[in-house]
Amino acid sequence: MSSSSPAGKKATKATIRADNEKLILEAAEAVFAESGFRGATTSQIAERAGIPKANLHYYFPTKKVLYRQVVHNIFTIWLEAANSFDDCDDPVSALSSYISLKMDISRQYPNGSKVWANEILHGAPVIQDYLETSLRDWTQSRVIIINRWISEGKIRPVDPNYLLYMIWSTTQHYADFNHQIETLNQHSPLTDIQFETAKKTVISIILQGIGATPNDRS
Amino acid sequence: MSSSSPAGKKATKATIRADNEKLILEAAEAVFAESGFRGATTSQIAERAGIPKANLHYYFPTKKVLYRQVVHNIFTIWLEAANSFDDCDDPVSALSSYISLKMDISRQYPNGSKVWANEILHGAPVIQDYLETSLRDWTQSRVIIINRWISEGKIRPVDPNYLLYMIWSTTQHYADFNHQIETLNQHSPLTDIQFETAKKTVISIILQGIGATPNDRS
DNA sequence: CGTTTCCTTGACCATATGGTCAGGATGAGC
DNA sequence: GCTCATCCTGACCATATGGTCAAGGAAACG
Repeated sequence: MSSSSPAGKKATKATIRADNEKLILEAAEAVFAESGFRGATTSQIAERAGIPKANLHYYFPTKKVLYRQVVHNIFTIWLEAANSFDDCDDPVSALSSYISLKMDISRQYPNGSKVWANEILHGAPVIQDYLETSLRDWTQSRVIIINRWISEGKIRPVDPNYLLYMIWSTTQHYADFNHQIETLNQHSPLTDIQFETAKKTVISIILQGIGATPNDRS
Repeated sequence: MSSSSPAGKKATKATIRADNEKLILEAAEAVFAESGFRGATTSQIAERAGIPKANLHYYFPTKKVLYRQVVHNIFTIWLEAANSFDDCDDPVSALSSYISLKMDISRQYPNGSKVWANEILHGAPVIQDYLETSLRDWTQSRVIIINRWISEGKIRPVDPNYLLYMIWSTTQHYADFNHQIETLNQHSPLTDIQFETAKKTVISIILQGIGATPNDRS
């Protein structure tokens, strides 16, 4: 059955567990993204993972535990990417690479972003703690950076929070509202070229919008 | 019981129906926003509307019919507001008022925006036709307007689609991700002043971002 | 009033779903 | 190859939920 590892890896106890958990988590991410927490059924997830429902419950005792794990994985990816913010002390490079990376993540992990959006939409019943700790900490530290840029005259004065919200919403839109974008794009996904154009458009509007273009007033 | 009209209106057949449908629709909008289509239960909606479940099903035979009605109402509000786009042929005024109005709607009807977001997130199973007709038509006509502004040199060249997505996502973020914003704002809703600041920030970044500030390069 | 039409609702049903369990299969260790 | 720990799964259960129904009110109307 599908529990055997697909490639040439032999089925040892260790790999069995790792493989199956991965299978289930991937299926769960897709199904949760498509149907939300309550909309998703454990049978659906199991079927998509190619295992019986009872086996799913062997690895993840409850639907909620599985969901939390999915959200956790997403949040990890998301936070790691956010570190590109710090790689550079110049607002143009820092924001460009941050926005670019967030757009790429939206494209590569649309399900993750959707699960996150769904969770916030419904009041974050499962991940409130993440909002209050990791997200808040991250946000506060970046607000400080942005404020420094302002006091150094590198960008014009804008409230950092609303700038961040703008970046988050715009970039994640390409994952969360992917279906709407595709529909408006003749029912086909954005091509690589279109996506690059979108990325450039977003970056240029935001950078120029905060007065951070390379040809500054300096 | 609560079916009697709250004010002094007497309970005639006509008002009974109107009142109850309104009660149910309001409750449904809130519950659908909070839990999504599948997450919402008709009992929940009925309870919130203050009527027995069987009575709800007397007015709306199925959950799906009720949901479609809710989405339809939202879409109507949303499209009407979009007309502010045309009130003016100057990009600065047109975009300012459009963004401002969309922000206000996000604040006044957060549930509507959430239901919409939820629906798109899950692939628009119920409202695909809206996307393909009304939304597409509206978008295409505004793309033409924006392109005209570009050819007239009123704004710098940006792809109109991605500009529109940016406006939609940024403004609706204040409804859809309201919970996250509140959490990051010391668990309290944005004050009127904060909201005005957010609005101004968004408008100024976008307008300056597309080179449409009043003090143009003219 | 009488009756007709519309409204209200407690009780009920079929189905779907999250989760359990007992017993069988399979790799690990010797 | 024997034993043990882990893995697998069909069958099962309790509960929740969308939706129905029949019988009882209340307004419309003459």
